[in-house]
Amino acid sequence: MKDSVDQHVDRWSAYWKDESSFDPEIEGALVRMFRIERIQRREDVAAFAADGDDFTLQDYKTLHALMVQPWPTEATPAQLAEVVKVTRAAMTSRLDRLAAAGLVTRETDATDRRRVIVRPTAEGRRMWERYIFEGMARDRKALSALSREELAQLNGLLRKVLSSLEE
Amino acid sequence: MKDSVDQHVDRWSAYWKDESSFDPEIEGALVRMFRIERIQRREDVAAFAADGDDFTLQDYKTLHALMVQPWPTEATPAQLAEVVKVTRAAMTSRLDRLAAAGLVTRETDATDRRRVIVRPTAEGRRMWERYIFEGMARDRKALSALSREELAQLNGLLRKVLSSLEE
DNA sequence: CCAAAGTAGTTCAGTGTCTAACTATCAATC
DNA sequence: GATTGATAGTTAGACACTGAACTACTTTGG
Repeated sequence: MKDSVDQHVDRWSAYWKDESSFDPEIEGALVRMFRIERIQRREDVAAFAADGDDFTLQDYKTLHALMVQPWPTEATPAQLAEVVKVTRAAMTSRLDRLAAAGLVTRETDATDRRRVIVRPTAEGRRMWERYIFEGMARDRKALSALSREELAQLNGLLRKVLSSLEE
Repeated sequence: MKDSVDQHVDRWSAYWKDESSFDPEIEGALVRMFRIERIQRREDVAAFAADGDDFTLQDYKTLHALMVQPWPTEATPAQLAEVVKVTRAAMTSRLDRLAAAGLVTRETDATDRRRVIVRPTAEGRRMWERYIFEGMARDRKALSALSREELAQLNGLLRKVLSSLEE
């Protein structure tokens, strides 16, 4: 079995045949992860764009970061920014839209009036639930080529890589 | 051995304990790939930002797409856009900068005057060579936690996933 | 208890991308 | 051989992000 990265790597292996720095397995693994991610992301974006509402993947991810919070489901903008890895400035504008759409509320903390507490509205919770199952279905489909055993193996390898990077 | 995704997945497994749609191995694998990619990309961006020149990761990727072309090293904007997966509009502005920096030339094709042929200058080639080895070193470091055998295994699994997605 | 330093959130200017419109050129058909 | 329709590249307007400045508030230390 071959994929598009095999061609890419073959060409480069020939090009760098006298160059020990180039490692086909390294290049291959990283490029494959990159392409899998990109395909997946495009499908996610498309799934949100398809529905006529103005609800985007970013909106979903922001809302998701909020729903992820332990009980009671609430967080400050800074915490949400940290979770989704954007700047606080970006989070401000994301929350503007979510609040305008009536999906979250912003309330200044009584004990520390610099802080803002963000909470999902009932409609926000509904919106999140509406999309999370579709997302899980897309994820399952993306990896459907692997058996249970292969999936476990893949996770083992990726865990090894990620934990070394996270030190 | 544990990584940050294990915590994430454990929490969600508990949350969705009665929900068969959630699969920890699926979620784990995709989130891990995503995080590895993100860490890697940040390091790449940082590596280019560190050098005082105005040469960015995008500039590099555009130049790389050009250098990838078979002999004679040249391409149209549309071809480059296809390779790096951005719109032609985005490629226009990328090439504007590269041309302004003297790294590529733009020449209209004599036989079809709608077309533009992009070629690297001598300085463009130098610039590309200067950075490609550093990039390969970063890649190698990113996956240094894996043995040769594990690396081959990882590629096998990723190839399976990607080739199913590319059908 | 007041000045200085720190912190949370927002606003602002700059950058890069996208979609959609536009210009120029080529190809096809009657 | 003129019109109609495709194609290559660019330009224009909108949007989301970043880093840095700014505002409002709290904490710390003399």
